[in-house]
Amino acid sequence: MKKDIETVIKEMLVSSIGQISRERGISLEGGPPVEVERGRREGQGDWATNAAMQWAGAFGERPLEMARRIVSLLPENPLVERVEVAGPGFINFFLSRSWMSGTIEHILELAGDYGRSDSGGGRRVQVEFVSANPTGPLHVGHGRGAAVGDICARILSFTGWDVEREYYINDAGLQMELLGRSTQSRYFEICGRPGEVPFPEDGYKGGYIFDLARQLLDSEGERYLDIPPGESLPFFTRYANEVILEDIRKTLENFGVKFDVWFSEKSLYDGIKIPKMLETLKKNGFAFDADGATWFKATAFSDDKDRVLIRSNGVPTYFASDIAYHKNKYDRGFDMVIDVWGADHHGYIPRMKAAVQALGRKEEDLQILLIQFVNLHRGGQQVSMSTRSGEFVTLEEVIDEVGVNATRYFFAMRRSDSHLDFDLDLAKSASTDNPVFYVQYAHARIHSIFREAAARGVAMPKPSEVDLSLLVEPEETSLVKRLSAFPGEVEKAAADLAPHRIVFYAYDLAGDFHSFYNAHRVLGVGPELEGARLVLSEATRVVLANALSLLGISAPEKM
RNA sequence: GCGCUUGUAGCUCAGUUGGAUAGAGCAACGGACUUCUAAUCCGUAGGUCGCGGGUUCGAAUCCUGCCAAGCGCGCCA
Repeated sequence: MKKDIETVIKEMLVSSIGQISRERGISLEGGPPVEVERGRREGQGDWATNAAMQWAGAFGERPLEMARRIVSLLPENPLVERVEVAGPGFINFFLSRSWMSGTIEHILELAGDYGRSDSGGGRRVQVEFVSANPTGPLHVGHGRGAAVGDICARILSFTGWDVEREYYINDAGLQMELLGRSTQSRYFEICGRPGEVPFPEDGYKGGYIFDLARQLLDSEGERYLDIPPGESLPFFTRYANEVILEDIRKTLENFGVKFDVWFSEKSLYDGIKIPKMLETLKKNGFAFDADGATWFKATAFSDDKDRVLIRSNGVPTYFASDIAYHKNKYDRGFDMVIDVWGADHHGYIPRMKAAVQALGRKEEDLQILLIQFVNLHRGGQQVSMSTRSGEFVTLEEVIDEVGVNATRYFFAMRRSDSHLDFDLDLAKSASTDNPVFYVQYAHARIHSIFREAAARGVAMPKPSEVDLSLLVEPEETSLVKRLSAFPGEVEKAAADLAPHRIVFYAYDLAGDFHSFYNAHRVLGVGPELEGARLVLSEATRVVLANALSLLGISAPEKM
């Protein structure tokens, strides 16, 4: 297909409206743009436009008259079967069989690249996500961020962006020390000398700290008992940090998420990055000294308070290192930076956006995606979790229980900024109700048809060898229309950073195929129709596989 | 107190750069397997789009005031 149908219809409209404007001597300058959208329901066409209503005013016409006039001047096009005026002045376009055939051929020609675009234009984008403190295993909330971040990265890459995935390791500061002291305390406890190193008040109480201490005891023996705790603390901190981070890395890889860069917060405190950042802010006029501290003039932008960068005791705040981190991101040449955060950090957005602007970037160069909380359900009951007490369900446990595919699907199935109820029983059930299986099953069913065809000695025909105009049943046309919508859905998902759109699309497409499958047979309906339906099935399989691949979910041939 | 987010069918949610009769799934009810996987399909029923005003030819969508839920308002990270 040379030009997508949306463009074709727009050009027809522009041609028609242009002719009217020449007749009337009215300029088109500054008028509303001509937009077309997919018909929403049966009888309202495959595509529709409200252009007549938009333009009626400029031409001093009533919308309905305007619509009729536009239609009468539309150029002929073989892809468009007929055009109707409806409602208050909508113009509905009904597409022809030759458009349907062209769509199927186009899909099979592009195969794995169908839906791919170059709208990103090769611009560089960084997606930073998960970035959990290496103080314990990932829990389900991190899992949702991991799934959403990774799928966004896949979608952006598919739409022509040059994507890098990054994990920011918060390995500096108080939390790490707390982790070290917690581990150290448990070590002494296990060695039969409890209380010698008191457990810190806000320490990490999870059982995994005991595991760490036990591993240490196995590999190092009791020799740290004889070293003053203050001296051995850095060892405990480093050990716990490394082991936990490695555990996180493995979990994520197991989940299908691979990072290009693991960025250490510690590396920001090299004595130069923060001063350089301050220099930049001062040069731009957004940093000042007051009350013995150094401040960021966040109120110059849309934040409601100025923020401290360097405390009066000379220690930089977390915010200062975060600005230095973001400056570093832009210095690395990214055109756009996406931060995936837990929704509880939303109050931090104004100051971060302000900082980015103070560094001389545009506000939209930083996109922040908020991930709302996840509620786990089992047996109709909510699973209670509390990070503080160490009672939480880890991502690893969920993956073990329901599998990678269902876990990714469930995490991505809702808009990321809305609360998510994750039903563990449903996610692992191999039943009607489980949407993951529903989608995968459609893919497997198609393969099943192909297996049966092969057994009967029927080969998959080339699209050019079959008469696709035989596909006239309503279930067939619905299916083709859905297939044709895929590239547009991908674009929208990329523009809105909205993975759930792909989930919904895949589900709807699977539904269209199941309906088709139940209403009609593919094999044994005569060689001509059989060939056409095999080709349609293959096109469906391709698009299902592409959608699932964007979600990082497998497309099984058999279930 | 201020701010951010959310509020759509009994439940879980789509749909919001303003468009035509507001859509799915689950749950409920009634149907469809001697034929390519019934992990499926078809049908019925289910709604003051939180409430009230406003803008518009047209509002779930935009503005405004309330109500409710969650979260955030440190020289913490």
